[in-house]
Amino acid sequence: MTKNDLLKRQICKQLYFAQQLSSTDLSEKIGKSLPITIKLLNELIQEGQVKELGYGASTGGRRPMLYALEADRSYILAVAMDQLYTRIALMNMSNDFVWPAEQYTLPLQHNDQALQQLGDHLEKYLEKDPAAAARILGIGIGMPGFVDVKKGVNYSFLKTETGSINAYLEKRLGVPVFIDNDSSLIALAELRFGMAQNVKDGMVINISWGIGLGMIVNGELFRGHNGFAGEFSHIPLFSNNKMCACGKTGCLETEASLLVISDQVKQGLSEGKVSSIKITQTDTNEDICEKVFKAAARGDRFCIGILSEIGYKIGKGISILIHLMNPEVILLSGRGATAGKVWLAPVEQALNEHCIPRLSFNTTIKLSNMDLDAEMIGAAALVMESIVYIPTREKKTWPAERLPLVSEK
Amino acid sequence: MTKNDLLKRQICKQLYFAQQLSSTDLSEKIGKSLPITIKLLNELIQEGQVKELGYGASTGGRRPMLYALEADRSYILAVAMDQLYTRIALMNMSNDFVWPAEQYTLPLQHNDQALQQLGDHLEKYLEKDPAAAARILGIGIGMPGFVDVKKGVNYSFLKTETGSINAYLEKRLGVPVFIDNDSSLIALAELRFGMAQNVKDGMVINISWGIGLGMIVNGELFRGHNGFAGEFSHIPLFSNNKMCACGKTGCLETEASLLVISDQVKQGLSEGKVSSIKITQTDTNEDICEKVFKAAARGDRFCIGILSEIGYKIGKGISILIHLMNPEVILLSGRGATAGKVWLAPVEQALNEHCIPRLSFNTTIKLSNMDLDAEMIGAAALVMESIVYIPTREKKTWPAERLPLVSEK
DNA sequence: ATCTACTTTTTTAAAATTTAACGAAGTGTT
DNA sequence: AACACTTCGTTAAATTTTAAAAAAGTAGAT
Repeated sequence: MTKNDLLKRQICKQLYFAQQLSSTDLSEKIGKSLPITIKLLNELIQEGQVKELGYGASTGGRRPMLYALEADRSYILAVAMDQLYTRIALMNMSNDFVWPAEQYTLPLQHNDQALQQLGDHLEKYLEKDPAAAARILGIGIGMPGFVDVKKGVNYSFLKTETGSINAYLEKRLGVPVFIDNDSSLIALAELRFGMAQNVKDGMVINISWGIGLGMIVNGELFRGHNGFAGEFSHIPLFSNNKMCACGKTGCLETEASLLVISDQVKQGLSEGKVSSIKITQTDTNEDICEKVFKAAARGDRFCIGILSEIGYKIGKGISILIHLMNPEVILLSGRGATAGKVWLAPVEQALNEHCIPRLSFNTTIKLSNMDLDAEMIGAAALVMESIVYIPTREKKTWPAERLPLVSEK
Repeated sequence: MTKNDLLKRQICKQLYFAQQLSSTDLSEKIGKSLPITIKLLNELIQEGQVKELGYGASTGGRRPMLYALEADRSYILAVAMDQLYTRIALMNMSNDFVWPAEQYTLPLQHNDQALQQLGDHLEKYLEKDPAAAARILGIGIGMPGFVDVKKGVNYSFLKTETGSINAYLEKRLGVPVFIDNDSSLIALAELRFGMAQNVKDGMVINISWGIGLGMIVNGELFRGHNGFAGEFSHIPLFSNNKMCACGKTGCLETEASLLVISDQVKQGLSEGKVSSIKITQTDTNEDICEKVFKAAARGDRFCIGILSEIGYKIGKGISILIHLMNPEVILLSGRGATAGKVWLAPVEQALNEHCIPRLSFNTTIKLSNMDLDAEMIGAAALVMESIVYIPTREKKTWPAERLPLVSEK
């Protein structure tokens, strides 16, 4: 791969994240001069990867020509896994779903076949349309657990005999593969396309079956020395003697998570607490949480009470984050954020009690407006972020033929 | 200031931090080609700022010429403040003390005159030798409290009527001034010259009258959105109802700090606990801690017990840091670190109990080998780190004439 | 309404920088 | 001691950047 090809990938990356840019903007973003940038842009247009979008609004002078990616020249396969389900979607350069997302049951716990099954699902998903599959630049996968991004290993799930998850899937599918922790990808989605855009120091809380954390430091995702940074769920915050899945007691997770909500609802209703919601034996934890969120939005006291208590405890954890990181934004995101504004008051209340005012004063708590697709958008973004760095790779037999993002020589 | 002058400052900065470098090393560090680097080096030698050091050892080929700064061409004024005392020292480019450090009594609390008094001391210190003073590149000051580095304001102490601490002192002394939090500067000293050299992700704990924290992220000091990051002392870690100076309860500081050690010693001895140490009415907290450290090193059970208990609590706080930041190194530094290895066992014990093993396994706890000068070395490093970015400034009348680091046009 | 002064974008030509090739200086193995 | 291989430093060719100028607009004043 020549130096110019690398720069072209940089341009494509920038256009992907910004949707549209002028030549001046691009020149600044890739750190090259305008003559070079324009030369490369013209080559990319010749190759059919980039298109001119027409003239943009003037900012007090000559109007700039805007450039954008050809949305359907290249695709990304985005995968979002949780402990039970795996969702797969094919996305284009405009973050649209080319095919609708499909959900498969794929339990990760105590499952030696998980990685193989994931490979099966991916192959089957792509077999539908080899022509489209051939345009895939890479596969991005978000998953729970301790993920070492560099090594391509997950120490909690999807264990591999030898080598990395990436290597296994790349061999089967012939396309570059990138994996990361689910909370990190949600943070990445928020950083690039959501409410954390242009944030330099921010914390994205993933309210889910645990309380995940994706950290934004200096405008980039922060992963720590081994990629394990942001293990928010298991900080020793309470003296409650409640046993956590991790083997310790007092973890934030034992007192705050969607699982705890579900448990408390069952407990409360069985004790005869008054509420507008009803749950049946067949309701999953997912169903119960859905009901609680809706009821809370309607004003159901019982549900609001439960969410408030959980929110306060999350807020206590956040106060630690604020003391240590002094972030400009705390963004509540993930499955639980769909409950909406109910979280804000109890979290702020906890900050008032546990934060030095000067610190909490400089941090704003926000609520994500992304839905459950955040993780998949993050997975796609991971591919586009990472793909710039990968070296030329030997050609694989499957899929039939892959269209390179830039001409490889 | 021309572009070349900026590059020359970069070269000087690199030489300051590395002591000596070959032209190839320098070329890589400043990101410029060898021909340019060598041209600039020759200019710097002409100007008398840099000297050739002779040929270095071969690494399998031709031996490289090594370059170093002329140690006494330029000086830095380093200042380390705590709540009671302020130490000042003039340092050269080899981190040697040109004049011995001097200590002044300068209480910060409830002292409206503090900033003015600091200015008086600095002026008096420099009046001794105007010729040397004229060589000062900048003044670096470490101080406790909430320091906003960018604005040059300390929200806890040294309040200014209008404008910044920097502006006030620069006006009086005619030299660029840089301020930062004391714990940040200790971390900077460890990062550039101490045991955190080349560390990408590390936490430097400043065991002092509170428990400070300087964070190293991506190989640079991390300050957060407003410069307040690392407020370790006041995270809500205990449910102890002990009132903290910050107004809240349960802060780490209420259970662990040198002040707590001093209190516990007094309490224990008055209760008749057996120990080899004796304290008198005139002993300051500083004196008591000194005695405790020495006694613990001798094997005094009482003192070891106190330090162990405090160490365990600091360790509990560190376990939170490890969960969130996944650092490669935790470095115990600051005044309290002089107690030595006594800290290690209780800290490790706390990690065993409060950390997920995979996380603590990847982090090593180290003990600083820097003495109390760390903060001043950090203050000097701050000046050298920052001075590259400052624009040309109008000439000041005092001191007589300042030799610029590179020729300003 | 139109002229003038000031912006910003894009192109072109001059200046500066980088790259690459080569000679110099050393190491280590046969 | 010769040969292969390494790194360092210099010179000349190739590329990139910078700066100047042209092109295309905006906005305010007459």
